[in-house]
Parts: sequence; C-alpha cells; structure tokens
Amino acid sequence: MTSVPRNGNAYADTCPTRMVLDRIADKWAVLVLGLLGDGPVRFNQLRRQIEGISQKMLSQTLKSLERDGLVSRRAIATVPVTVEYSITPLGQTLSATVDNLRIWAETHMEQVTQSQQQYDAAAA
Amino acid sequence: MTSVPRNGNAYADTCPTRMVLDRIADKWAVLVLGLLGDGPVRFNQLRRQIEGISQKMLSQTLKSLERDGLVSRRAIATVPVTVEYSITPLGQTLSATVDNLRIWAETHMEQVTQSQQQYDAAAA
DNA sequence: AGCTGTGAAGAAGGCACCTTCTTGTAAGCT
DNA sequence: AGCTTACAAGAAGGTGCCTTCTTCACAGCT
Repeated sequence: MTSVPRNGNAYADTCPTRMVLDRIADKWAVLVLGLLGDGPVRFNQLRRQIEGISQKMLSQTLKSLERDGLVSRRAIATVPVTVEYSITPLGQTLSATVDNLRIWAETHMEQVTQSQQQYDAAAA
Repeated sequence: MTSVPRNGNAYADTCPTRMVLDRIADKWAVLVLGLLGDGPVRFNQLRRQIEGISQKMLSQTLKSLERDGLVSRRAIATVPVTVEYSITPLGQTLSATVDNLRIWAETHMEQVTQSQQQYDAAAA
C-alpha cells in the first residue's frame, strides 16, 4: 500500500504544523508572497515596495521562504549581480490565502483600530 | 457627502493596516479564532484544546483579540466564576481566512518540512 | 488554617524579532 | 586610491514574544 500524506494538527503542540503555521502567519511572509504572486521580482524592487522593512530583514525572510520551498531564488548576470525571486508551485497554493489575509486587514483596518480605541477608552 | 470607508495599504509602512496585519498574522490568533468559529468556548477549554500555550499567553491573546473587536468576553456566574469567549460579527468575517491558513499548514506540513530538510542538506 | 477550582496579571528571565551599523564580494566609474 | 551599485550576513543593541513562577480575588471543601 502506498503511503498517503497525512494531515497535521495545528492544535497539537508537538506536531510540526505548529512550526509551519508560525512560518506563514507572519506579516513579512504575507507581504512578500503577495508581491511574488504577480510574477518574479528582484530583491531591491521588493525592498522598495515593502516600506519599513530593512535589507537585513528582507534578506532573512526570503531565505526562510526559500528554505520552506515557497520561493525560489535566481541570480542574474547583471553588473552588479542582481537576484530575482519567484513564487514556487507550492507557494502558489498559498497565494490566495495570504492575499485574503492582507486584503481583510486592508478592508477592516478602520473597524479594528476603532474597536481598539473604544476598548482603550473604556479601560481608562 | 457621507464619508466612505477607505481601504488601507499593507505595503505602506505608516498605514495602520501594517499593525492590523501583524495582529492577525499570528499563530495564537489563528488557533483561537479557529476554535471560536464553531461557537462560544470557555477559557480553560481553549487552553486544553490549544496545546503548548501558557495560561499567561492565552489570556494575553484573548485580551488583544477582544481589544481588536474580533472576540467578545462574558463572565458566567458559576462557582468559581468562569469566562466564555465568542467570536464577534467582525471576527466572523475573518474566520474562513484564518481557517484556510491553518488548513494550508496542516495539509502542506510534510512538503514544507521536507523542503527545509533538503535545503539544510544542500547548505551543509 | 490548609487545599481545590477559575481567570487575570506582574515579575523574571530566556529567546526571537528587528533595526542599524558594518563588512564582505564583485564590477564599473572617477 | 576613492566612490557607486547589488545582495548577504555578522555584530550590537533594543524591543517584543513567551514561559514559568507567583500572587490576587472569590467560593467551596477538608
């Protein structure tokens, strides 16, 4: 009998799903994948499009996503050398989900911040 | 002219969407909302169902989600007093999205960990 | 008095996230 | 030599995440 991929359980502490969830439930990962979903992007292009992220953090995030198999890296023989990042087929299966998370944040930002203000006022 | 809710932009550093995204792109938030999506749950029930979370962290996460307007809290006059948490209408609109994130992690856990192992082996 | 249960939070400490600074490599320009 | 560009990463330091421990309040039990 061939082995069948088994689903993990994110509610179980010892299951590696917890680590995977921690990896993808990350704002930088969501923002990077959101951009790569539209096509390959170079490092500095990503950096310009994601305001507030440091070069260090972007490099680190891309490395992690590459390690996860969600992103692929290709050095281009320009002068100086530039690097292009693309989403992988595995990353593509996550694309719509992370986009929905970001879109929800964008469309409900006012409601959330309003609720936070009301909560803080009631607590004061 | 009545004011129209404007969408945020998560790629802009100064936009509060970044903060909202940071709030919801969080493994504990995803796991808590995933359980509350099915109906009200008591604090200790949540604690038992989410393995590995400390009482401190669960309490803090629930307080943050309440402040965000995604969760509501109701004290019940039992002996001792127990507290029941429910998802709010606003939280309900996020429910499917966070479930999809968790389900993706559960169904792709093996592919991600395999990719991580291959990456680490190639780097060694 | 002690203990149990519930839920909340401060303190302490370790670890991770994150920025800034710096360095490294390489090629081209002044 | 200096500078620029691109990308990667170590060091340093600050902040935040997170656990553990402890305390608190309250009611009931021994």
